Amino acid sequence: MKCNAYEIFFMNFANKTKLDIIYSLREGPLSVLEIAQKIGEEQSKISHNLRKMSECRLLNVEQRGKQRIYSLNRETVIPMLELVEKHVKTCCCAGGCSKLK
Amino acid sequence: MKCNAYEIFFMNFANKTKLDIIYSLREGPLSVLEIAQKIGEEQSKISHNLRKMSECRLLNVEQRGKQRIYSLNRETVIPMLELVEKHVKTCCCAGGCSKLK
DNA sequence: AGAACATATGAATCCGTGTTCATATGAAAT
DNA sequence: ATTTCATATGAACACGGATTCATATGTTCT
Repeated sequence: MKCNAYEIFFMNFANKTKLDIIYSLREGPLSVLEIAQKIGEEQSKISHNLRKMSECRLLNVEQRGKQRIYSLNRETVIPMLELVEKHVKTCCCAGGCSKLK
Repeated sequence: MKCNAYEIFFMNFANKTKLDIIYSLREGPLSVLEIAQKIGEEQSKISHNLRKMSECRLLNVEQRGKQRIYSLNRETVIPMLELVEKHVKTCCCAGGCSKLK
């Protein structure tokens, strides 16, 4: 397919694993394993997702010994989360848009 | 599946048709056919997308005669677009995140 | 009521993303 | 150099959203 930058951008928020990753990093940087443990998912799954998210600059990476430390691009991600949280709270019956199907 | 409100929210931005719809409505409300013509897609395709987007309150609907007039929930959508545009401009090499794959 | 227009809906299919599992790469320590 | 730890990568598969096509619903007008 030929995704433009905007589609790719939003795709990096539009799934549970990626959102879990974002929230796990909200309080500060973590290594891959730390993220995986924190949200209870496999390392490989996390790695694949981290890749796309940092390709799109939603995340920053930094090597520290054997580990890679990932952190949020807070300038973009935090305002984004605030927007969604506000929207969901005010527009979506306090907790859930009607489920698709 | 069991999508939470946040996933659903972002899914409603994360595809070309939906983004096209959003941009077609940026300057003002339109009917279904007007949207379809403006972006060159089938009516049915547009309708399906409009449904999900308004379920999630990204769009407002209003009946006017035979037509249904759709408009942006500007309070949420406009700031969202500004965020992405800024991000893509500053972080993604002026035009494109590295393509997935 | 019937015709014409506008939109929505259902079901089937297509297609792509996300996951999985196995394995490769890389980095530090012994 | 080899072992161990940490992460990335590749390929195959599965699942689910998006599209398509046909048809239903709804609205207005005559």
